Amino acid sequence: MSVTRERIMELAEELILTNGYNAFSYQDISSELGIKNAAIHYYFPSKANLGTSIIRNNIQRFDEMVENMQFRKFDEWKQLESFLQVYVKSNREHKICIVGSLGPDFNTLPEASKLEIKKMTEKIIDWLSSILESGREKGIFKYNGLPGNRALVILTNMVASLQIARVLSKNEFKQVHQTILDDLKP
Amino acid sequence: MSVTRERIMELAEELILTNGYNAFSYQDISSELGIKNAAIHYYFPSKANLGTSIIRNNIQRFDEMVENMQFRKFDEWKQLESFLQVYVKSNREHKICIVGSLGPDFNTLPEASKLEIKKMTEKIIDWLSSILESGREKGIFKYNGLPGNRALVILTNMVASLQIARVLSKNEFKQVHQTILDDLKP
DNA sequence: TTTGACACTTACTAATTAGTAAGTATATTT
DNA sequence: AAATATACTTACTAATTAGTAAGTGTCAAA
Repeated sequence: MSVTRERIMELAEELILTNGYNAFSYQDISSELGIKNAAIHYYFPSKANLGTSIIRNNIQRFDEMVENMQFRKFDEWKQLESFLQVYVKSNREHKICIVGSLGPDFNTLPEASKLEIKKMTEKIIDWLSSILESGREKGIFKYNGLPGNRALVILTNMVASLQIARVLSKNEFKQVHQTILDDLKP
Repeated sequence: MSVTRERIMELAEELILTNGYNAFSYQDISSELGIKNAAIHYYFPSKANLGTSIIRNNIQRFDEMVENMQFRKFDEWKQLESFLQVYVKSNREHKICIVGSLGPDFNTLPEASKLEIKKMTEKIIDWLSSILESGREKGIFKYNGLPGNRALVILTNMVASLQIARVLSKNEFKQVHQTILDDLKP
């Protein structure tokens, strides 16, 4: 794989997570990387293509994380903690998450990107629901209601606490993070 | 107050809540309202000015809502329900909320807008914390931990469930809404 | 009857946007 | 040695962006 291609994807993702899809341009990338905008078009013919590639990359990383946790035989509590660590890292880097960035811009996204961000969101909710379900059966988690509802509550906590932490720049993310864990303790 | 001015503000707000701050233009507004873009500049010299005015308007509406609920002597449960109804309405109209729209775009906003959206977010959290606190003291709510943390959890649930409902277009918002209420029942 | 404020339109500009077509240097294969 | 593929650059275009300066019609006050 080309180094330039990877640099473009990495920077474009960072720009999406800090400034949003509609606020970043090919010029932002080309000037930062010291290349011409046509070089970006060489690897990613259109902005739609670049955006969609970035989401697919995120899906792949999520899949790999889940696979790795199963391989290492993490229990449900450890799996949840590892999942939440992804958001902890985002918060540390003053980024929001990809769902929280592209979700608000959803109506303005190209169709292919819409499809992928939809897939990614469903995937996260399905996985989260499943560990919340089996974790409760084993007595690792305690909560009321359906696992799917609890998964939605936790995901929305993560997505929006990154956004609100950006606005208030205080400890909002950490407070929400801790509260999620406290609430689930048996 | 000028009708045209109000129409511009109303439409601009709708565009922010459906497409986002960086995806709407003066042209979108002028063509929809059958006026020229210079007419928008007549009322709002800059996009920064328009955006900031819209946030200030939202703050005012929030203040009026709180005032009205206190005047009508709503108990804490009723106050919370009324507050959540604002988001129920947004969801019905396929909009997200102003915090969830401008939060992700925060880094790209003009300074004055940043300040106002910060104020608005703080105001909501402070108010929510206060009714959660007094409501628990009276036995109306039941939850663990600090009122401020619970306020953050509930606000993040609302903000992001609107966003995720937009992406998945299923019942995510309603599920989260119901779970919030169930969790708080004594 | 004139003055002036109000609510715009006309006509424009400079900057930025994604995107393209054609060219070039370098390395690899035939 | 010639042909081909790779990884770009040069040079451009058409569309869109926020914003401005100067003009115009309407109405109310002086």
